[in-house]
Formats: sequence, C-alpha cells, structure tokens
Amino acid sequence: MKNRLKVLRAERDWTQAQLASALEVSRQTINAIEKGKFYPSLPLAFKAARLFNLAIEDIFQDEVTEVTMVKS
Amino acid sequence: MKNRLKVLRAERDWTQAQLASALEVSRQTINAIEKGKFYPSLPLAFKAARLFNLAIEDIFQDEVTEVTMVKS
DNA sequence: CAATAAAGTCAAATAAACTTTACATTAAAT
DNA sequence: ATTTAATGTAAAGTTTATTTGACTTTATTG
Repeated sequence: MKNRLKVLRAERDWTQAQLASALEVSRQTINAIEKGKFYPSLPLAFKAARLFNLAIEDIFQDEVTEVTMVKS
Repeated sequence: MKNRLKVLRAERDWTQAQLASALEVSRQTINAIEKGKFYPSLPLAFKAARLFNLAIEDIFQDEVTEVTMVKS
C-alpha cells in the first residue's frame, strides 16, 4: 500500500506528531502507516480524507488486489 | 457506519456467501459489516470498491467524525 | 559543534477485524 | 407443514492495527 501522507504533510508543513494529533492517533501510528508497515483502519482513512478534503483513494492507494466473481 | 452492501448485492442478486467468496472473507464477516457490527479493514474496503467498480465512499459512509487541526 | 526537533524503530500490551464452528431464525419453496 | 437456502448470532481463537514508553538516528538551527 502506498500513500501520500508525507507529501500532504509537507505541503502543509506539518510534522508527523501534528498529523497524529489532528487524527487522534499516536505519532508511531502515522510513522508506521507512512512507512507502509500496515494499513490504517477504515475509520482512520475516513478521518484523513476529511482532514485533507480528499477521497480516500487520493490518499491511500492499494496495490491491485485481484477480485473475481464466481458464476451464480 | 452505514454501507450499501446489501443494496449492491440485491442489484446483482448475490447472497452474502457469494459476496464473501468474491471478497475472500467469511460469510459472517459480510453479515457483521452489513449489520454495522464493525468497519471493514481498508484492504477489504478497497477490494469491495474494485469489485463493484465504485469509490470506497460510494459503498461505505462514515458517520461524520470531527477533525480539527491545531495551529502550527 | 552542541542542542534540539523530527523521524525511525522496537517490544509489550490492548483493541478491533476476521476466522471457524456451530446453532437459531427467517423466507421461499414447493 | 416440512424441507431448503439464506440470514443472523455467539463463543473462542488468530491476526492486524494501534498505544505507550523508551531509545536511536537524522535533520535543523543557534
């Protein structure tokens, strides 16, 4: 999973700690997400989207996961 | 958190079990998400978005969570 | 250079998502 | 009315996100 958090922070000149506090998570959580250690939860992704006024997909990009529908 | 999974399923005449299998999660997971017992993970939300060819926000809607930025 | 802020990392603990198994209820059938 | 498919639910266990606290490394900047 890739994400634009670092760039979005940089555009606003925010530290990881400031972003963490705006999103009400720990600084380590922001660091880990920026470094791709894990996905944020959906609620956290929504909060970030609202904070930056962007769609979730404009902040977090999934590496394409395959999806196939079985014939009904 | 509200979501349109049940409607999207109905439009396609899919059962919870079929959707679960397309998304590679258990039927109980789909049931629990539809009933609002918990949020899906972000990876699962992405997979659903890709399956239905919709944005995450068009499937899952956050009940507005407040977000405020502290002065830098 | 020395001091400070920011970023990176690790380990241990908690919380939330998700699985499996199993059973109960509802709805659709003839 | 009884079978069958779909949905709902619950408990116990696993995995993943997140926290807290502590420490190290990399920038800044005085």
